[in-house]
Amino acid sequence: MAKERANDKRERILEAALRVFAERGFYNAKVSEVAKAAGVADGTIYLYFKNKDDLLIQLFEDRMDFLIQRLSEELARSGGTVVDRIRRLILLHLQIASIAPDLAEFITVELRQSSRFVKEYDNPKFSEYLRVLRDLIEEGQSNGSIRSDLDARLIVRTMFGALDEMLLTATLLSRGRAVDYEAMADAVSNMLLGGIATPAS
Amino acid sequence: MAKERANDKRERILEAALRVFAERGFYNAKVSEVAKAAGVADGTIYLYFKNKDDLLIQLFEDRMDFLIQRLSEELARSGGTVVDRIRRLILLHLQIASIAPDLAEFITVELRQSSRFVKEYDNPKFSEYLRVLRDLIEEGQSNGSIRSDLDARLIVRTMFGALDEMLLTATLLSRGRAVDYEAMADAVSNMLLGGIATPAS
DNA sequence: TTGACAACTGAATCGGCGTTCATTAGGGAC
DNA sequence: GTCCCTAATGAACGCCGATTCAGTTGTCAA
Repeated sequence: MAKERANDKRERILEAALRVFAERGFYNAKVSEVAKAAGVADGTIYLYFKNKDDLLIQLFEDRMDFLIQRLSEELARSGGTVVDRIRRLILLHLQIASIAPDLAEFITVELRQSSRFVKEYDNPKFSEYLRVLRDLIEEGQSNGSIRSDLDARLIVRTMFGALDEMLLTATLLSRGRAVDYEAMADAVSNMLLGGIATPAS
Repeated sequence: MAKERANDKRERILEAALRVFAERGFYNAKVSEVAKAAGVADGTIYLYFKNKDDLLIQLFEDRMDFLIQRLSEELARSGGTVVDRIRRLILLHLQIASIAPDLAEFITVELRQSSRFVKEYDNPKFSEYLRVLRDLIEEGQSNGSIRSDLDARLIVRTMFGALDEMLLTATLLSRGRAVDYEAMADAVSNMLLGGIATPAS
């Protein structure tokens, strides 16, 4: 039971941290706030995490694992052409705002910071997430459905930037009104796949 | 002279703050570090800025003004078609990494944070920067050179996200090696204008 | 020369918060 | 019932850094 309860508590702390960090930002959040939100004593947090930075990193890795898992599974499940799967990936990314708003906020706002200023941490999970997209792009370049005159890494970076910004926008929008993620994903997909210029006549 | 010296000092503090914030991040930077970098006493900073947050905001607005100015002027100067000007805008954005690396780092990393957590600040300068791009897109949609089946705001957001991410990448790259901004801008432009899918046969 | 004023200084203050650790609670073994 | 061990507690500690302000410097006017 010790083990079970322990995992329970660790997860409760992570959940609380996500809520608090999303709400107030990592640097403005107090450890005591996370403790209160998790329903544990301040000191308890230090039984599961080395310090506040460590809490941030473990939270990040844990949640990224979840997202990577979800993305891989859904893409594998859905199948279809490379383009179909790219469209699906875009939808799945934007839907983070819907299935886990706090996570969306956390990722879009804290990601750059955390990878830059929490020392000795070069963010392997983030690379892993990008890798899923990269594999897709390269597959498309191999079979001719994706342009080969563009470097795959450049495509991935550019697309990720676009998706991340749209996720941020979606997160902010979803505070007020219902968002049609399918429509938004379709629009973004059409734009990234087809470009913004009108086809040369 | 009071006025002249004052502006001098204010600008020196802003320059120092930019360097220090870019290097260590806003929350990890100490006011005393900014003071030392500017060659003034700690207290002097409070003669020009209400507090540390205010320093961040004023720095942001000041530098954004510079970027908006630069962008508008260069676009007006260069002329050409809408597509030409979009290509130029993309190059100009990426070149921030070259002409002002600290500024590039500051903007790419701190922008989201600052707009979110420094309360009572909804970031009008950022909107102004986006507006330059938006005007261009709408002009293109009017004259038929840009697709009209996509919402201009969506295009702008998506493009900004892509550019911002590429600017971040360029900034990190430029630490080590020389970067060919023209080539990078061409690639990003080709991708955004033409899309990543191969033209339907 | 002196007085007044503004600009500037930087050591001292003071509040906040991350972290610790002496203490308590719980629960299994015997 | 008693012992023991682990998990948990939360008040107290100590540090750090933003901000203040009493004092200094420099400048101009009279």
